[in-house]
Amino acid sequence: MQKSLRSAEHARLIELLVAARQKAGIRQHALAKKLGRPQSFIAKYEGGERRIDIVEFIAIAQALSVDPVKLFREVLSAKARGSAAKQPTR
Amino acid sequence: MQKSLRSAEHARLIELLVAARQKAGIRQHALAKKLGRPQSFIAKYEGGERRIDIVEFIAIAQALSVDPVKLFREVLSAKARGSAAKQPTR
DNA sequence: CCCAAATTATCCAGTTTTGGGATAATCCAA
DNA sequence: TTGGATTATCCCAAAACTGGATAATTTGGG
Repeated sequence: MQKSLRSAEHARLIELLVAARQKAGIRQHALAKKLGRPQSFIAKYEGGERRIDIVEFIAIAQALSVDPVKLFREVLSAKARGSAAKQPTR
Repeated sequence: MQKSLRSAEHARLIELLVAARQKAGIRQHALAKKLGRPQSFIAKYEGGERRIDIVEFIAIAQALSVDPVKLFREVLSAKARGSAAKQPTR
């Protein structure tokens, strides 16, 4: 099997998710609870040890009270550009 | 371990991806080639035997010449409503 | 209808990833 | 320091992935 985890793009996605959680001022434990998962679940994906599929991504965004589409757009632009996080659409 | 594959939402996501490929008139083999993967890769996820993460979702959408954000929106609305695919925003 | 090419689904077996409770680190304010 | 809060790791069986090979299904002539 080839490892697909921990690609540069995946790393950027993680950055965005962590940033989103922090901006929302929510702890891993609290987010985990909202998602009906153990805290280690959050620690795992934020630590890049676990991938996140579409359905989970949506659930996470909503649990963070963030618009999934907006967050998705950020992932996209992060992918398009070399790296860097959100950019004020300028 | 508990099975996490094959949820109702995941099934809807798949429907959308299959529909997108067919609308694009592309075969599994061709799509696979664009993604640098074997045909079985496509067959697997279209058959619901494999999950798709964010990065892959974007790559697939682009390989199908579909706007990732648009496709993502469809997934979202499909999730919001009971099921059904795209709805003309009416 | 028949056949063959095209397309998609399944098999297999070896590898990688995941789940989640427990526990170990870290952080941080008092 | 101290200890509660927060996050990272461990463990390891179960589950998911891989991709080439092969089987099954579909499609379009003739």
